[in-house]
Amino acid sequence: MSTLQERTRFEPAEVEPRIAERWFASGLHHPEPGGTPAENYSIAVPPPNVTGVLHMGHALNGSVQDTLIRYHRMKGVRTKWILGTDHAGIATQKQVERALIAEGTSREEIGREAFIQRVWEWREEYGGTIIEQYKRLGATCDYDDERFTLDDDYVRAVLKVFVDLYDQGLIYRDHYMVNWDPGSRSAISDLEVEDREVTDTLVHIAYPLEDGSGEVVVATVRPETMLADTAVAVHPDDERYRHLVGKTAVLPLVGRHLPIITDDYVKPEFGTGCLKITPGHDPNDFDIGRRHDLDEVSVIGEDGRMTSEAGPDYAGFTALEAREKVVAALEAEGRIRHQEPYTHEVPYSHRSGERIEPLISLQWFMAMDELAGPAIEAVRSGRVTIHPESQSRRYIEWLENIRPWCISRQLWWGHQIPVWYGDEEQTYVGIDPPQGAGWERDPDVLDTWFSSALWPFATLGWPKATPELRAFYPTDVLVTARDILFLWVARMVMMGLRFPGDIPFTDVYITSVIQAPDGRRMSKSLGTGIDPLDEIEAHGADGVRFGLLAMSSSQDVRYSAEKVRQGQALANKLFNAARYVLLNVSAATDPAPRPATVHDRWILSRLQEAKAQFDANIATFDFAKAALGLYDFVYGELCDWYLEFNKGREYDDDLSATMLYVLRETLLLAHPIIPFVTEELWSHVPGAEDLLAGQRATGADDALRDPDAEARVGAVIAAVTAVRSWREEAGVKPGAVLAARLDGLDGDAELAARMARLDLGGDGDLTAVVTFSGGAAEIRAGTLVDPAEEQRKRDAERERLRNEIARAESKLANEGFVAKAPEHLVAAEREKLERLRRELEQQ
RNA sequence: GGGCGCGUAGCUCAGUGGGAGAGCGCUCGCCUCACACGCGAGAGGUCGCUGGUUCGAGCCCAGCCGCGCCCACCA
Repeated sequence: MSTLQERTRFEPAEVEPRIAERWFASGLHHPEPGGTPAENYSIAVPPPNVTGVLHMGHALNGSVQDTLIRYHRMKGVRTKWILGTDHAGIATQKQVERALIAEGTSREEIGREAFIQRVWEWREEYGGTIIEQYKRLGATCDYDDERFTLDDDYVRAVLKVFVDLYDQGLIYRDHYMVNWDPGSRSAISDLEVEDREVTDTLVHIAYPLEDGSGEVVVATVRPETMLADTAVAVHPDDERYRHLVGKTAVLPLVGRHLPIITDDYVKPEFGTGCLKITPGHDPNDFDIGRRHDLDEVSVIGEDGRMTSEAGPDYAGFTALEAREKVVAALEAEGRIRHQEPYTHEVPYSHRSGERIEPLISLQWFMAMDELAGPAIEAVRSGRVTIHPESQSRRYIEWLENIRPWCISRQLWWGHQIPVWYGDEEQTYVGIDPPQGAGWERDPDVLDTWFSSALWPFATLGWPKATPELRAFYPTDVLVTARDILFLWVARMVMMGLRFPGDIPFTDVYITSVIQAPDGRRMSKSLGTGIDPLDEIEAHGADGVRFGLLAMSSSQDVRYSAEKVRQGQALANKLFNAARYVLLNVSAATDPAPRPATVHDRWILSRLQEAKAQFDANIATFDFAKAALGLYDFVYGELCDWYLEFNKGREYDDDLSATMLYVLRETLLLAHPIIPFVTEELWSHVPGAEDLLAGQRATGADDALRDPDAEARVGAVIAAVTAVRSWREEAGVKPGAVLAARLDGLDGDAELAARMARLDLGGDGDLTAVVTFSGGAAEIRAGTLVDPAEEQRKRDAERERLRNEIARAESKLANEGFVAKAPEHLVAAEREKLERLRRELEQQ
């Protein structure tokens, strides 16, 4: 207690490490499995990449999840926050590759086995960083049960899913057009592609007809792909070209004969209305090619360079170099009809930032239609609820239009595909390697999101029927960002329903994306990033948590340093309020509601309202309201009024018990949002045992609700506020006590008088009448103020009241209002009119 | 091209049919025996624009203007 006496500020930097150590040593974050998922509460953390460092998104995400976790834990529920990290194929592999290059070697040089060994070493060294950073936030994840998507058990789960889906015919291998990322030298999925606007040159090229009767002119932004053309297409209804259909064009530079075909895909109004068809290097042409059974020629290889198929003039050059050479050659032959700049959207790799090269490649795919159906139904039926609701439409629409998922990646770091090829074209698919010699394993690994899709159940031990799986699956809530709704969330629902046979979570809470204060994206490269750890250093973890929650919304928000400072201020305010209470109460008293005054009853009643609101806001995932509501209670009711009401009051046992009770309940209420300061204060509450984080918090107690006390104290507050305002305007010295009479407050007049520095016993000439809702104060301090000025103010007040009365009267004179408005509103208007008339009389 | 969302006080945002709110900033006054990261009191909004529905619109509807995001295969 002596330490409390000296410290007038809450010092997060001093307190947080001490508190965190107690939490994480206590084991309260680790539940023993037991009970049913319906009784228990669990959240699976979105596994951060092992390469990751905590960014603002994690900080928000972690604040939301920890608030939910602490809240439910304090409701007495067995609570587990499943923790782990993701191997993050491409990102991690790139990190290590970069390190190797710095050492003057490369992954190719050291070989696959040694490379993977290096990645594991790297992970050992850096992989735990983000977990430690989560602790700084106060996140009570289950640190005693940490998972990694390449743990042995997890790998077996992944392989089992692959093998099962293969056996069920949903996973297959095919030559198909994929998004080839020359940067990572791997195929990537549609979802990892982003469009960027670029300006290319649209080149019009003339292809002569074989019979010498003329030419067709096609337009392209990628002239180099003409080397792989296998047809020319026009729209079936295009009169201009009807006579060409069925004829044959001759591909310049190459000499290949191209059939002229018709396809609805062709837009007659675009370019010349003739489309060169390159099934090997354009996804649309690929589809058209498959429809018309066209040859698929590949002239660009996986290294982004022209292959031997492109011919000796071009082989070995990059696609861009080949483009220039092709255009030059065509020009030399007089085949270029026209060139113009053309701005359009072009796919880029989200991972490497390089332009996607559509290629036909032999890859593994997963058929999605059969999996999508139940996942759509789960959301439609409400078994899974997405917040905000608007996101469920996006989810459903995406699933309804889902396409096969390319799941193989040409990387080394990841789950290697469990397929072996034998000497004689046999294929073996199984979790364990095949017996005998001559088998070679498919070198590719699975898309990282394949393993992420199993996260909520693979982390709990599936496919084994572990106690953890029985106790905590399905989980309750998934908290994540919008950008991985398809990439991750939808796939978890599909896999959860398919494998453990149940939805992976009942609610999905989509967090805001936090933008830089100027509205730009927060990014390291733009220099707009704000490091949550810096913010924690500066304002404390409580401030950051409060701020992020207070900022959060159903849409994207700008980072608000003010909200963080507001949270810091709240922590400090609570700290000082608690000091005040703890340093004044009699230590021997146990906390209990023992109201002796109307304001005791009032604060107890308001506390119930605060609890009820908090519960409602958590239940609806409205974290901003929960945080700001807490702030309003602590500032606007507890500190501004209740503690002030009690100043000068004797601290008898009743008051001490009530004060301690209100303090204790406030700490319990606030703890999920601002855990550090509340835990620190808890250790000073007499009789408080163990950790606050492990205490049981109860909801609103309606027996302590007191409408009478709320009305009476509401009137006192109105009176005090009105008098203070008058004093300020009248220029009365802040400390001066003025003689006055108070009407309308009955037995509560003394309370109001003290707060407004009025002396009800004194007397003097009437100075002013201050009206407030429910009564009036007659100030009797003689000519304290300029009588003319006072008269002017009274006139102004009368004028205001008359206007208000006129307004109410006209409203009540409106037949439409009286006839059609709800009865209680009409009645309220009548009461208001009466009240205003009384106030006018008193003036 | 389709879809979603936003435009409210100087700034960041609450407010979805009955008299415009918060935090920060600003002004004024206070070191009032918890807190100057404080206390008290203020100033400051034709709620993007135009119509409509309604007794009543910041809130519902339509159109327009401005901004953002998502999805989509026009070479």
